[in-house]
Amino acid sequence: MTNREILKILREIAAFFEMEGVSFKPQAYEAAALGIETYAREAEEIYKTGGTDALMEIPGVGKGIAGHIEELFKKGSFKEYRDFKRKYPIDVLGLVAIEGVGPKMVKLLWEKLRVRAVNDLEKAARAGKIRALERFGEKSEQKILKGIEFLKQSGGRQALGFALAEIRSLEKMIQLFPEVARALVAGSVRRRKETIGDIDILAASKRPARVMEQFLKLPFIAHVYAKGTTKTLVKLKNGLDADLRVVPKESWGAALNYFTGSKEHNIALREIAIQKGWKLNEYGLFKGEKMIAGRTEEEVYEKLGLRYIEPEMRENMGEIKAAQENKLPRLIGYSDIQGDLQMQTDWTDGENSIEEMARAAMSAGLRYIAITDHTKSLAMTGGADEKKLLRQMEAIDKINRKYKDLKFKVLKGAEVNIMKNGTLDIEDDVLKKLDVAGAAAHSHFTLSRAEQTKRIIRAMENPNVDIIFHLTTRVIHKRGPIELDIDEIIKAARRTNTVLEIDAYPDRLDIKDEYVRKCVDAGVKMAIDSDAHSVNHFKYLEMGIGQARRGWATRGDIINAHPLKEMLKFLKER
DNA sequence: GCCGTTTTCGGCCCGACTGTTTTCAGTCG
Repeated sequence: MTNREILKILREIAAFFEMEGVSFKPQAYEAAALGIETYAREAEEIYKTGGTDALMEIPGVGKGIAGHIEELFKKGSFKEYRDFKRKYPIDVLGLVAIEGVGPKMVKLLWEKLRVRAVNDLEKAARAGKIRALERFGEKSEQKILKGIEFLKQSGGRQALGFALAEIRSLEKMIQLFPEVARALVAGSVRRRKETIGDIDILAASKRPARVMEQFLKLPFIAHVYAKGTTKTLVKLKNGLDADLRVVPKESWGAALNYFTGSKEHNIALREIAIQKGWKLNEYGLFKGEKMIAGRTEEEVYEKLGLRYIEPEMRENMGEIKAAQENKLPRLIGYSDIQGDLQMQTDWTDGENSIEEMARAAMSAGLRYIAITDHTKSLAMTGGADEKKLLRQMEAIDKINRKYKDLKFKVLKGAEVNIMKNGTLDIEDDVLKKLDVAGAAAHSHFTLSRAEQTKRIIRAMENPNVDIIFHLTTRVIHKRGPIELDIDEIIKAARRTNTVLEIDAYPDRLDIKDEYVRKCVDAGVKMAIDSDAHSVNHFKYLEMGIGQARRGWATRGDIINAHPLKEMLKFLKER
């Protein structure tokens, strides 16, 4: 049984306990589910070697839940879960995924209307049966239908990189409101998560009611869920929900901290406050009635005895301890990238010529790029064979001669295809001539974990391969990652000095933050590339930098955050 | 049910808004 299946069952149990009004157990099961979700290894694997003791190493998993998981491995189920399922034969997770529907409502819907799943609920709502229930009305019924509609059309989340430009223009508009002293988008956008479910906007103002009025007049707004004097929740025309909160200027820092999250990070901060006998909320840090910090985020962290923690690190994944011990890394900066090592041109499936890409990269502030068109086994892209690659090298030489006074360099590269058995589709004597040889898998996504791991490691062992592009091949909202033993991959990368790419394209972001952190810890170098297929895609490098920062990477960890000479020297000597 | 520089019991984050309520439970972030 996979981690994914286990955490789904744990989440179900949490919801069942909540339906029954049991205290604390819901949070305990939720915490265990989160622990498994973020655990790097498969629980079944560690159970095989270390039993329930090993399972209890997972954060949030104690004796009780470890026992349940053991039964899941042995029998596929356990008693409490079976009892709940018998009592409530319903799709509780599907139902609570609807905006505004929680466990208590699910219980009522089941008991009164025999609602088992989302389509039952939709039918009941359309038939006007919801409004007849006690404590429900016509509005609740409409709200449920809208929630179902949204869930259907968007799956609830969007890739941040695709929405970021729009979010920034919304932020700018609010900043320009005359009554607004400061405004910033907080939440998962500020933490640069891969995908976002909503936009949390924070504004400081003396006249919150006026700000809300102005906000509701903005052209982006499709629907208003809730409006108050300090908090308004709307749906934007782009399908995202936006939440605007207005606070007094004195509370700006505390509020920004609170609304940036993550929830887990905030809880940990509040616990530190409690230990000191204080209270932390979105209005400030309080000692009794007296506010002792909150004007700036820096002030809040300082008062709590912490160094300032960058938003991308706020996940309660060790950053608080590091901040206490003054051991936070100095993260790579958003303007540190000097070159881009993966892009495609009209030689294969890109939209623009080599020269157009070079010019666009220059305007994006880059000093060098590598042209990495696909290779021959990707026939549908017009992938290059050895001859075509050699021709492209000549074309690149020509462009470099043309631009030699501009201190900008186009490197010769390729996105060489990794075959099923881990060999490459380009001969070694041609690979040797490239400045940057990236290798990537584009097929055979369903190989077993062992085969897939062996395949990628074999590609890394080719001394001509510099970088593995988009290691896990996942596409957000489209397909999951290939099965890999990531620890073995990182070991092999370390041994062969192979660079692992952080592909910055918004629905790839591959490798993910958790793996970035493993690379940082193991001393494996990475490259942040746009994977641009058009001159408009260089802007996505920012998403890759965000991903690197979420994985605690410093400038030293990223080879293309260095000048060309240094970067090439690294590739040559590796 | 989990957890521990207030350790093996007694805690477990905190506040805003909605709807349908004459005082608050439920949901969300």
